Order: sequence, then C-alpha cells, then structure tokens
Amino acid sequence: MAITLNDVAQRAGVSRSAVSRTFTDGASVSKVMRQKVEDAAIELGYTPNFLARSLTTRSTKLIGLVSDNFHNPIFLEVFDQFTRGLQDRGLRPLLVNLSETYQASSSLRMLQQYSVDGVIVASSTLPPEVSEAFRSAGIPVVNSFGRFSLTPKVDVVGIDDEACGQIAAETLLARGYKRLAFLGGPEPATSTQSRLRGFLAELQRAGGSAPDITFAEAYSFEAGRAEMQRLLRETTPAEAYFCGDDVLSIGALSAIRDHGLRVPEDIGLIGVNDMQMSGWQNINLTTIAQPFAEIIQTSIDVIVDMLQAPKQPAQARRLPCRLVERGTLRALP
Amino acid sequence: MAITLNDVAQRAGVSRSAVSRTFTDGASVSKVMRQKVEDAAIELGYTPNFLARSLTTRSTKLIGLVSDNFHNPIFLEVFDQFTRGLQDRGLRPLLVNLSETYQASSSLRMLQQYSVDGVIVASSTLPPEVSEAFRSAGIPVVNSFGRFSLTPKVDVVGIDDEACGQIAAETLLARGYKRLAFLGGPEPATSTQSRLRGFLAELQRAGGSAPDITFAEAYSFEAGRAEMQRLLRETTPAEAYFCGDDVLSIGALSAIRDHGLRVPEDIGLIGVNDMQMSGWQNINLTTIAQPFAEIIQTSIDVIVDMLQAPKQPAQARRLPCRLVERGTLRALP
DNA sequence: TATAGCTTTGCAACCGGTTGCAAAAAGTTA
DNA sequence: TAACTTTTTGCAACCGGTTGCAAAGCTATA
Repeated sequence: MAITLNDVAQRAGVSRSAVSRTFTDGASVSKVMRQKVEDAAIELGYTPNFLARSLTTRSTKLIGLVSDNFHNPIFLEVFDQFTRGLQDRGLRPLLVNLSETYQASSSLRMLQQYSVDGVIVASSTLPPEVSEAFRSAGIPVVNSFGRFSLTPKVDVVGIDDEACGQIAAETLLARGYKRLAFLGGPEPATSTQSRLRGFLAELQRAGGSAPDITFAEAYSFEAGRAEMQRLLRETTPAEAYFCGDDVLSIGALSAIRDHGLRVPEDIGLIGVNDMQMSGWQNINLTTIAQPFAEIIQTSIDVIVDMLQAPKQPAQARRLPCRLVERGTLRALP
Repeated sequence: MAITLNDVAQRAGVSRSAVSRTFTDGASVSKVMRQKVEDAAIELGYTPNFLARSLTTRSTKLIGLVSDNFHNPIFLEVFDQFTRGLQDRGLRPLLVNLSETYQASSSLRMLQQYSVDGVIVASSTLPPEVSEAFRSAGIPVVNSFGRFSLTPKVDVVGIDDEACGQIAAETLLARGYKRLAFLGGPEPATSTQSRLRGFLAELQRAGGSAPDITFAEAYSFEAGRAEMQRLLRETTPAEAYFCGDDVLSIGALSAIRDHGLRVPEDIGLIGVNDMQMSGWQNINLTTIAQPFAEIIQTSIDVIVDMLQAPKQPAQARRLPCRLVERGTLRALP
C-alpha cells in the first residue's frame, strides 16, 4: 500500500542506502543522486516512515504529555502552548489522560512501549512518584507545575508558591484589609501548604493578625462556591480571602453575591493563576498570575536539553508570579 | 539499554519466535513455554516495543487527534472525553494543534510518517478539505463536530444545526418573545448558516417576524461582548438573542449588564453548547446542549469500525440537541 | 507399537528503515 | 598520465519485532 524506500530506490535505479541518505540530513549524497532520488520520491509520493527509522536511530520525537487536569479551564491554555511549543521543535505530543480509571503505572509501561523520547508531566496535583517512575525507568522527564524542592528527584518547573502567598498577604495588607482569610485548594496538596506558609509568614512579619484558614475540596467552581457558602452561613466572613486559584475564586465570588454581599465593597477576593476568563469583564478578578508561557517554554527547553545530554542532576526551577490588579479588591488608600 | 526480545529469548533458553508468540494473543504456545518466557520477561523487566511490532503488524494504535480549537473552554471537556475514550480502547491520541502557524498539509505528512491508524478531526471550523486529505491519503478519518451533508466525502459526526436553530426559535416564541435576533458565530462557517436557516424557517412557519441578523468575529467572549456592545450602541436591542455558542453568549451577557440592562427581564439570551461553565450560578445560561459525550463516543466507534473494515462509504451522522433551561430567558407564560 | 493428526517450536525471511565498511568514482597534485 | 585524496555509492548487517513454513513433539487411534 504505502510507498517505501525500496519503491523509490527501484524507481530511481539506485540503492536503498542512497534513498535513505537523501532523507537524512548530514549524510553524503551528490547533487545528481539527490536529484534523481527526490524526483522519484515526489513522483511516488514517498515520505519516510518515522517509526521504522526510530528503530535504528533510537529517537521517535514522541513526547508523552501526561496530565490529570482536564477540568480546570486553565489547562486548555496549557495544552495549547505545550502542543505548539513541541510542534515548533519537531516533537509530537502523545497525550495521556491520567484520570482515576487509568493507572499511572500502566501509563509508564505504555509510554515505554512507544519509546517516547521524553515525558512531560503537567500537573500540580499528581504525586512526585509519578514523575520519578519515569526517571528511574531512564526516560527523560520534567514535571511542569510541580512543587519546588531543594533536592528534587526529578526536574521541576513551577512557581514559587511561598512567594505567591507572600504577594497575596502584601497586597491585602497594603489595601488596608485587617481580618484576612485563606481559602485554600485541597488541603493535602503541598502547593496549598506552601502558599499558606508564605501567606502566614508575611502576615507575621508585617504584624497582621492571624487569618482564618479553610480549604476547598478541589480546584473547582463548585468547591469554591460550596466552601464560601459554608463560611457565610457558619462564620462571620473575613474582610478579604486569598483563594487557592481562580476557578475557586469565581465559585466563591458567586456565593458571596448570591448571599447579597458585594465584591469588593463588602468582601475582597484574590486568586491565583490569571486564567483568561479572570479577565472577562463580568468576572474581573484580581489575581496572582502564574507565568504559564515561561513555565511551558522552560519545561520544553529542559526536555530538549535532556534529549541531547541525558542524566544531568535534577533541578527544580521556580519562576516568579506577579500581581494582576482588577476589580475584586478595594483600591489602594 | 532497553530489554529486547532477544534478551528474553536467551535468558529463557528459547527461540525469539517463542517470546514473540507469548506476547501476541491468539498465538500458539504451550503452558510450560509461556511460563518460562514470562518468568524471564518479568525477571528482566521486558515489555515489547510497539513500534517495532507495528512494522509487521501494520497497526500502531496511534490515532491523530487534530483540532484547531484550543481557546473555547468546551474543548477541554472534549479532549478529556476523547483521550479517555481512546485509552479505554487501547488507542493512543497523538495530538495535533492546527493553529495558523502549523499547516494542515504538513500535519497530514506528519501523521503519515507516524503511521497513525486513523485520524479524528475535532473541529467545527476547519474546512472539510482537511479531513478529506486524510481520506484520500487512505487514512481512516472522522470529522467530529463537522457539518452535516447528504453526500459527505468523509465520515462526520455532529449535531443537526438546522434543528438547533429550530429549537431556538420554538423556545423563544413559546416564551412570548416577539422581536428576535440572531447573533451568530463567524459568518462564513456553515454551522452558523445552518443554524440561521433552521431559525428562520421555524420563525416563518410559526408566523414570527423576521429577526435582526448579525455575526460575531469569532467564538469568543471578546467577540460576543464586542458585537453586543455595538448592537446596544447602534441599534434598538431585540427582546431576545439566539447566540452562536455559550462563550459568545457570556460575552453578550456581560455587555448587556454593563449597559445597565437586565437579563432576562430586559433582554433574553439563549446559547448553544451547554458547557460546564454555563451551569455556574453566576452565569446560569439557558442554552441548547450539544450531546458531546455521544458525539465523541460515536466518533470513536466510527474510527474503530474503520480500523476493522476500511473504506465503507462515508456517512454523516446527526445527533439531536436538547434545550437546557436556566435563567437567561423569561419563564413560559 | 505403528500411524495419523494435531500442537508446538525454531528457522529464516521480512517489516522499513540506518549505517559501518570497503569498493568505485571523482577530484588533486605533480 | 600516474599516484594519491577525497567523496560518493552499494553491500550487508542490524534495529526489535512478526509470521509462513516445515520439522519435531504429542496425543489418540487402530
């Protein structure tokens, strides 16, 4: 069915090697030979088979892109940028959806079977063991949006969660808020814990009073809304909430407004992520932006470097966040 | 580096074929042979190389998943379901982002080079030529969310756009709206045109008056907002708008509210899609739901069937939409 | 126990490429 | 033109598997 090297060789009246060399850059072929081969190839509509090639070259240009986050709208932007970035470098994303029905271990075996050149684990919630399994199987791996560590077992590119908490505290204090609260993402997540730590540290440093601390069940609208509803029902609300992420904030926002209170007049909110939707005028959320583009670009750079020179010591990179001021906090005095 | 068939054969003291047969179902191996091989395989940590296998079996289990829609939040749900559905059937999605920088033709060549078993084009906006190119290259292809045709060149699974327009008209008329308007997606898209056709036909049938007709630049919040702002500025607004999709509706909604008007009291809105966000309480959009799960499931079924029995005549499937009533239309009288 | 029939196994060729090596061709220099 | 380099080319082995075929091993039957 498909046209192969042999067909082209025969057609052009040359050896198989000649054809192969024409399609491998850096190989030695004379002008006239190249011409003959290319003519035949075009005539037959030949394209080399990458997978057959990979058997000898040991490079498939396939990159496993594994994630468990197919619900937070921010990840559509993430996938967009990853796929484009990889494509631009001639790499192909093999997408793995690590939902509960699909075991992490079987994804390792699967990606091994497809001889992926590397793996990008794009998730802030998957346990580090997932990434580590790839590394110990000898597959280059980078954990995007992973947690920072001074002694990482795997390359990590993420944000500085503590600094993020610190920015939140600074921002809220600067606007004169006194009774603050932390409405975190899932409690066990270390990103949640790190942000809380940075938040508390800055409050203490600046002499602010201790905040209320609660956690939502998940990074989702419903979870944010439910937790805020509970808070409004069962507690005296704080003046301002530092929320685990934007989608959580939007859930909280809807609960507050439904409860008849106004944002930012009665309650202030600040999120994390700066997803596209947060800039929509009907949401207009003040938030701490993650540098998505840089994280993704860096992750790809790291993987590409590993393809050339494998097994450097693992390194964790922290990229800075920045405040994006919109309409859910009162103005600076 | 990696463990191969040879290593296992040697370890187990059997022929290469024996090992191969142990790992191909339906092949003939005795119990004791299987035991020997499996022991050796486990000992060495062997997994067969799918790509080498594909060379002879002519099946990679790779499915190209190509889309150009990495901005509409609905597509995260789409990717989620596609990846899971494919995984469940042992297929692997090779993701292709067909943004403008990446030519459709080069994606065909690329997917050919990787010998994908089939291709799913998940897009309502890509021209049919994209899918057709795959088919004429002999690659099984299905166009999900594509436009219906009585004589399709390619298998299509989508919604009945005309029926969708009809539902919108019926719904608005039933609620007593008189001055209706159509705020479509990009004008050239045939889905837009079909919905408009269905909308107009039903209005005419029911004796409604002719609606205002305008189009947004894209399926995006900004485009919906901009177009609605223009309408509010330059025209007398209609009583209710049938919008091209949900994200467009949300943009329009924000423009209306910013303009000091209320929804649904002053202006009614109905969208298309029923994305998750449309159910959020702070949006609460009345909309016409696309049966995403069914479209995706059917698309996968179609592709899987084609893998078994290639080259049936192409068929276009239309799945029904249904109204989801929320809060952006006034109640039934 | 000999024979027929079925199952299991190994050999060797093949899938579609790449690549080391040596022979052939082309280009230099004297 | 001869001798020496350098470049180009084809051969054959290899990448990691599968598979048709025939030989070997078993089981069942007479």
